[in-house]
Amino acid sequence: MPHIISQNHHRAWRSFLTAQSWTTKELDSRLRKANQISLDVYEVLLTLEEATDHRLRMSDLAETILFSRSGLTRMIDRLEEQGYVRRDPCPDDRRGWFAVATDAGMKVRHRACDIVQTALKECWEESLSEEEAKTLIRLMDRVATRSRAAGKTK
Amino acid sequence: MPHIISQNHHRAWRSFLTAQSWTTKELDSRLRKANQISLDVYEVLLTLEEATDHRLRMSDLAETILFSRSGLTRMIDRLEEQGYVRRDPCPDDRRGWFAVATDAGMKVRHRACDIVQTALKECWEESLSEEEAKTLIRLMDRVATRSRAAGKTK
DNA sequence: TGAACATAGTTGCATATGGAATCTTGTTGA
DNA sequence: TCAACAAGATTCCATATGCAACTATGTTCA
Repeated sequence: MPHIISQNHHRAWRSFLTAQSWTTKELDSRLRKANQISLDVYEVLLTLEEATDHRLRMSDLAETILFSRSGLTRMIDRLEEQGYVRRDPCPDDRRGWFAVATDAGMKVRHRACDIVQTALKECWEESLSEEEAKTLIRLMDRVATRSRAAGKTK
Repeated sequence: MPHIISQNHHRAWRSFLTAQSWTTKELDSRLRKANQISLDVYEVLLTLEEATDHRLRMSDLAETILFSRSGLTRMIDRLEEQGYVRRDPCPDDRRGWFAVATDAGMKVRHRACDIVQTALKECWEESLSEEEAKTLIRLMDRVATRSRAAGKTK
């Protein structure tokens, strides 16, 4: 194996990927069982909830959760049918739409939040001290920023 | 938002997820462009390559890379067609099969490795010191172990 | 031994995905 | 102003996914 990057960095990446896969799988499976919503839906609803007026333009939302735009269109279709999200036209730009989290959407997200937190408690909190969690936030934010930049400049 | 877990742990999880999404997306997109193989295929080939005799039972491989068994069956079908993997029957158990990385498979994986490492260099190495990478390995391995355990006991 | 149960892997089915093409609206520049 | 180009969202299409049902083999225990 050539060594363009350090062994530690490569191993860090792989450990990271493994941790991510297991936690995500566990979270998603619990969510689906208990709440009928997937982790993706949870992310969508959480992202909308945190945005101003609980709304985001379709493309901004797609960008944030890293979904293809066609994928997002259909996911919002489904969420709209279930009543968790609605579409509002954008007043400034007649091409654009806002995806808006409804009260029902936020309610189902809140219920899901318990499941997510319980799972995270088992997988994460019991693995990491407060200090380590803070360290992780710092490192991950740096990596995320760099990765996003790497994608943009290409 | 209720606080079953600490804010730091929750934020750590979300930062982590973002970092993972961006890096993975970037890696996968570069791989596909340059090499015609996806990150999933890369993982399969790397996992086989690291195993004894470059081979693993189908279910063990599925377990390791967290694929459904049906998904793996079809992925191995495709890789077999491309000549990157072959299936060997298991001598001890006539139900079982080994997925075996072929020379062609390992060659294509090695070519892909350059791409992966270059991307990781940009996204990771320039974000993290050696010490931080080592810390990350420690933390992630702990999280992975706990998550796996959490899934098993259910 | 052999009937009941468990396990390895595959296949059928319904669903979800991304990329390219499309439609509509916005912006730019001669 | 209007022709060319860009951008937001959706739809079409080919492909990939997981779950449940299935086939074939292995294991257990009365």
